[in-house]
Amino acid sequence: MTALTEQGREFSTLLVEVFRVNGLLLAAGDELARPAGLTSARWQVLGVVDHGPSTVAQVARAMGLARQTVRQTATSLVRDGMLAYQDNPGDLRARLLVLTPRGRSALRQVERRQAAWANALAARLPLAELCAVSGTLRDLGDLLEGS
Amino acid sequence: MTALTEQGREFSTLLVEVFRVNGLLLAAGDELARPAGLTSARWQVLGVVDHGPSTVAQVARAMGLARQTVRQTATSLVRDGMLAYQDNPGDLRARLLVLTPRGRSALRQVERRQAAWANALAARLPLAELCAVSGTLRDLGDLLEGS
DNA sequence: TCAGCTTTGACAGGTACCTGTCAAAGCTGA
DNA sequence: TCAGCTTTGACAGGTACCTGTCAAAGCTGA
Repeated sequence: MTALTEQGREFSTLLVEVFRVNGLLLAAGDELARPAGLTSARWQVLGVVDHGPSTVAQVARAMGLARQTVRQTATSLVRDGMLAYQDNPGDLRARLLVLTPRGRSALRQVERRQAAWANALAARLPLAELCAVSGTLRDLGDLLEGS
Repeated sequence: MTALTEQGREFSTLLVEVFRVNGLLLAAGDELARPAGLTSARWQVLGVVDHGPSTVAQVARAMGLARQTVRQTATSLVRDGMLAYQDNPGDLRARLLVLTPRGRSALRQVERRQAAWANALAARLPLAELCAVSGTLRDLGDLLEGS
């Protein structure tokens, strides 16, 4: 029987907290996005396209998701009039996604709400702790990616 | 225009890291579970039932998931012979889930692999940092739950 | 006792992710 | 030039989560 070391036990505690906080953050994101008719996933896609017209594949790479996942979200955003397709002179296969006025306005609305929410929450945690946690999580992420 | 404060920006960095690490941990969990014919979700359910025969609703409460989500996973585990239903004398509606020998052996196999993996990873991060991160994430989780 | 609330499993249907396969477009090197 | 590899969108189908609705079982208080 392989048992957990003390470090291993503390690590397991950390796992549970990451899962919990992740779930709560996703719920908070959906909450912030809902009044604008968005979800976290839809909001993220609009955010990437806001940096400039992009193909589905480009957005997927920017977000670290599968091409097909973004395609699904983009299709629903086009259906709802928040994104539009535009011919891509550089590649006949891959049309460009562009924000419509409606998409841009929804995105701005969520961004305002998100900034106010982040500022309020962040003010209740010591800055030094925030930095320390980000750093350690980045190290952990790098370890996990390396393995 | 609501802008991000310095704290708000650092907090946003933290969000991104939590999402990244969460994704990597889920992938690692599926990896650990796959040789035993499990996924992260199936493994978690077996783990709860290992504490004693439970109804679907009890498992869902223990895991913090919707009843229907666990029902779906449990159905597939029963189909695969890892869990079995047993009549519940205490409540005619809700049969008890119990581990089959096959389910127990799959669970033990994943637990061994998981312990070795957690020990190895944890050994590469300072114990003090692990504790600090767990603590801050717990505070953040509590803040998010409170709002 | 028993009416009214709660809990439960079952069913239906939705979102956000994934992989695999295909044909067409684009690219690259001999 | 053009054969062969890569990239792309489209399609199909899978997993893990969710909510809403229903009927039956269980519980509780007057």
